[in-house]
Amino acid sequence: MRPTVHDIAAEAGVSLATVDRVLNDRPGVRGVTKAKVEAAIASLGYVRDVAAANLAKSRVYPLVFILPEGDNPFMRGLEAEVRRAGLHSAIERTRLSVVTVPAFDAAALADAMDAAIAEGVSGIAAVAVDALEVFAAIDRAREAGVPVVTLVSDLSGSGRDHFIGVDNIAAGRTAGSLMGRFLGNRPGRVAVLAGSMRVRDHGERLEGFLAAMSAMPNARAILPVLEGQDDPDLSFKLIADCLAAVPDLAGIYNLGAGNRGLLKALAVRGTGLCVIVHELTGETRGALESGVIDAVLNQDAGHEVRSAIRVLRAKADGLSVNAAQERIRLDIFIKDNLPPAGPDEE
Amino acid sequence: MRPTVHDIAAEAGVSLATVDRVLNDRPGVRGVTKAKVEAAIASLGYVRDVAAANLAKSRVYPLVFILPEGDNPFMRGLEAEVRRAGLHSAIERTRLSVVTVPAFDAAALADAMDAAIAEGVSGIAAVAVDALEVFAAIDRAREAGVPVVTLVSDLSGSGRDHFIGVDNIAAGRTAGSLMGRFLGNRPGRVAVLAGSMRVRDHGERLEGFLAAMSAMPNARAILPVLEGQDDPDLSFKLIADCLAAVPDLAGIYNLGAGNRGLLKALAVRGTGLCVIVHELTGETRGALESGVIDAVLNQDAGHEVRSAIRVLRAKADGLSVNAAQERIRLDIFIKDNLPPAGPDEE
DNA sequence: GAATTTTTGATGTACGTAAATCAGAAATTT
DNA sequence: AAATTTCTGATTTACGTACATCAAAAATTC
Repeated sequence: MRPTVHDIAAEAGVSLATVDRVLNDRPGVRGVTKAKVEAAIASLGYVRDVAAANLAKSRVYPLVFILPEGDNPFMRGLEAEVRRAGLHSAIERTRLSVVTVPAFDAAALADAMDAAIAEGVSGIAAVAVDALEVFAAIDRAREAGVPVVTLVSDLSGSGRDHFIGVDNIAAGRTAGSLMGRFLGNRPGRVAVLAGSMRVRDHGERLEGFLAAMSAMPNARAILPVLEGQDDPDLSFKLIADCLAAVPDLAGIYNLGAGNRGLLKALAVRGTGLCVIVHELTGETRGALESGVIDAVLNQDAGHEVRSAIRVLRAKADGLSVNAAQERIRLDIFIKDNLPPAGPDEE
Repeated sequence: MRPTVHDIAAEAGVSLATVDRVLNDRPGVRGVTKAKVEAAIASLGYVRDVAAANLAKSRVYPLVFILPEGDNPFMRGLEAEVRRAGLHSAIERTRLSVVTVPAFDAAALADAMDAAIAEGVSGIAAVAVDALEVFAAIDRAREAGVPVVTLVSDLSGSGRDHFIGVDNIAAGRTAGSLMGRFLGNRPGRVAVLAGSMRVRDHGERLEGFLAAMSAMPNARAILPVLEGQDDPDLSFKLIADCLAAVPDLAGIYNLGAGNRGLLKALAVRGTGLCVIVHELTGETRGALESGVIDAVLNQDAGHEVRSAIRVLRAKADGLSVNAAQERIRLDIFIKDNLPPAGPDEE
């Protein structure tokens, strides 16, 4: 049987009320008495029964997800996963909400965070934009005792409690390595399509990709990065132009969104190319199955959302997180290991 | 605010005691009254507060993991993960235990399951052996109301409640596809090392591998399967002989355990080969980093254990499981996306 | 040493559910 | 219609913790 507060009181030779004061950091306990109680807690190995405590407090955890607006399929998938998790959230005493802000807009993100803090949420999960306003907002959250996790794109160096997403340098490296191996000794140059270098994840992926490509036994020229702003139309134009201008194009790596434009351009001309993209959606799944795309690198939105919830709750309760469980893995999908289509793929 | 039993009682116009009788299937409620209560439950959307219920029942969930004995690193890793999960299990009112039985021994497995049922456990997770005794034992568990999940190797067609592990046909297909792409137009034959065809997972992997290899554009001869019984010494001998006898060997796929023997044989002679194996351990990680192995297919033992616990608890409570969350993914590791070494790799 | 402040104990209620008891009401049988 | 059986209601205790109140004890100050 697990020890309870009663056992601690008996062990420490104090009353239940005193144990309660120590446990919940209430005033009016002498140093020596506090030490006695803490010794009893340690010696008995007491751990607070969070379920019972939450019951007594009738506590709920309001959590906010702040996501970029727009038709980025991955972000919309993330939003869908939050809503799906919300269906079961009552059971876990969690109340989830989603706030969307213009993409790449640091001020809007900071405002949304401040609003959440003012509302008294128990935790914030946000796709971070790399800007000073955001750093400052995170600091304000921290001062208010509101845990913050960054989603998908990290902001290491800030006061965020945790990052939930893949190692984007490794993701880029993986793409480069696969591209090199799949191309083998075939000749030709390689194009890279990105969204914007103003989010860290894109920069990191590029860095990893270039490193892996240059480490390959047979060197291969890489064209200047195309910035498609995660916009399908712009991406289409950039890729179409590239296909026309570069007759010896051997491969394309899209490290951002805008797959729709890329696929549209490839539908016109585009066989024999090695194509590697990010994020498994209905479209990329189809292209993988039909052989237009060779590999899809993916981060599971459902896992990320559930991980964010677990981490924020743990932080809100002052508990530790299981790092191994919360590591978000980079999925490599080829035609042969596609999972059954889930509801989150549009 | 979520509705409580009191709200149902008021809505249905009955007493708390009657609501309790309906909710917990206790006798002494007329059909009409029961229907009234159930209507109230449905209309209010009542969901039992499991935390409060467990508190009231002071319920614990004793769960048993039945794993094969021996020095199979993956199985030992699984055991380690169960023990690790056990450290935190008190918090979740779960009590975990591990029972080991001789590998591939159906009778021993069935006996262990019967013992667990007799002890009154809340759930059983077992690495299934494909035999009639095991089918029968699963049926007995089902009759006793004890949920059973199969781990790693499935037993579809039996009464097991859930399978926790990867799609092994897809795993084999993935290995075949990667092998074909990595080899490109390089000539040479390919060897396959297996443990035993008496466990379903090995058979399924082989099936997928052969299918993917034969679907490749350039056909490639595959040598007869070597059965190493998951034994390092036997595996070493088989591979060493093969290396000596087949001068044009281009690739090796080890779909079972016994990686230690394979690596030992490769250390003697073995560069330029494409090697794909299963299960990330300290050894396979090192071989991946040094370039001896090209890819490692993995199933995360920690995820499997946590998934088994979640599923068994849900089944014990008669709740539904989130299929998307419980799908175990096949990880593809190449040198570039290796995760930081965890404590579960020996 | 008296007055004051600080610390501690004793006790009760609450959270939402489980489970038991016993009395009373309704239905069924005779 | 009486006797019996089957339902239903009212009430209580419990689970482990949170939180509040008030009295009593101990420590501090003057």
